[in-house]
Amino acid sequence: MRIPLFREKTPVKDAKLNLSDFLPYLVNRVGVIIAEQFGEETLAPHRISIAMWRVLAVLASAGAQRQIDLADLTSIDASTLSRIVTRLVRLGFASRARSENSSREVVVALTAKGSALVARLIPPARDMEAEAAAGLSAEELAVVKRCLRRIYGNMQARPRRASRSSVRRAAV
Amino acid sequence: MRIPLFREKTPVKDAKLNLSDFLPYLVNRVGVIIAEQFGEETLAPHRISIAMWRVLAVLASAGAQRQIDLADLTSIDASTLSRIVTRLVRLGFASRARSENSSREVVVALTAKGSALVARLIPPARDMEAEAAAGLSAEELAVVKRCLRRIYGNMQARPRRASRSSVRRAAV
DNA sequence: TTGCAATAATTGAAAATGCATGTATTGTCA
DNA sequence: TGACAATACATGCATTTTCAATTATTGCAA
Repeated sequence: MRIPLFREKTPVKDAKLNLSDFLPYLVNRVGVIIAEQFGEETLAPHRISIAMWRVLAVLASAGAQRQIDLADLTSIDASTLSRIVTRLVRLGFASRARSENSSREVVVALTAKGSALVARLIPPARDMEAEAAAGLSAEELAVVKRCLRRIYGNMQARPRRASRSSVRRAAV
Repeated sequence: MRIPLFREKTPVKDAKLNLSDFLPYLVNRVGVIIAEQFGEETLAPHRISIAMWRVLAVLASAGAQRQIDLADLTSIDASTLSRIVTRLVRLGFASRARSENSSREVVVALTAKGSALVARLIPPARDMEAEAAAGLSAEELAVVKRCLRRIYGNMQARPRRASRSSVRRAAV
C-alpha cells in the first residue's frame, strides 16, 4: 500500500463543518421549530407547556408510568419531571400515587380530564406532523422514522463515560 | 350522501397516538440524546455549553453574522443569544462589533481562539454523527438529511398567526 | 423633510432547568 | 440478619431561558 506524499484530497473537508449536512444540527433545528409552533398554536390556548404535553402524550400512549420511566420516555430530567408532574396534578390532568409494590415509587396516570385534553390535542398534533412531512413520500417518511429510531438506539447503546453514581462506586 | 349509523371504522386510530411512530417525538428524542452526550463528553472538558457550541459552529460554517441571523441559524431566542454572545466574547472566542452599514446591528465573528476551538471540536462532532448513524446506509442517511431539510422548510413556510419574531428566510 | 412604524439589540424580572444533595425505601450479600 | 449499596423521588440553589419592555437606529410614506 502506497504511502501518499501528500495528504488525501480535500483536507479542508475535515476542518470545516457544513452544518446543512450535519445530522445533529438538522435534528435540533427541526425539533425546535416543531415544538415552537405546536406550543404557540395548539398548546398555548390550553395554557400548557410543551414539556407538559410531552408528559401527557407519553401517559396517553404508554399508560401510567413511574416518574423515572416517564423521565426516560420524555427525555426530561427526573428532577424537572417531578416538578412538571406536580403542576399536572395541581391542574387536574394527572394523578400521582404511591406504587403498590414499592412505596418509594410513584405512579403517574392521566385523570379523565387529562385524557380528555389529550384527545383534543391529538388531531392538531397529527395535522402538524402531516404539514411537517408535506412533500415526503410515504416511503421517505417511513425511512426517516425508522432511521430516527435506529439513531436513538445507537446513541443509547453507545459506550459512554461513567456517570456520577458509578464513578462513586468505582472509586470505592 | 349516506349518514352512517355508526362512526367510521377504526375510530381509535385517531384518538390514540403511537409515539414511536410520531415524527415530532422521534426528532425531539434524538436531538436531546445527541446534545446530552456531545455536551458531556466533548464540550464539558472545554467548559462550553451546547448553546455556545451551536453559535461557534454556525460562525465557523457560515461566517460572521448579525445576532438576529445567528438566532435564526441556531434556533436560539434572540435575547438568549445576546447573553451567550456576551459570554463568548468574554471568553475570547468571539468578537462583537457594530456593523458598518447599520449601527443598530452587531456583527459577531470568531476570533483566532474561537476558530482554534471549533477546529478541535469538529472531529469529535463528526465522530458523534457517525456513531449516531451507524447501521444506516449512505442512501438512508442522505434521505434522512434531505427530508429533515425539507421538513424544516415546510415548517418555516407554514402560515402561522403573527408573532413577535419575524420570519426571516435563511439559506441553509 | 418629518413623523411613524419596523428592526436590532439589550435588559429586568419571572419562570424553567439542571446539578447536587437529602430522605425514604428497597435490594444484596457477607 | 444486618450493614451497606442502590434506587426513586423531592428539593435547595445556581444558572439559564424566556417574555416583555426599553433603547437606539433605520426605513418609508405622506
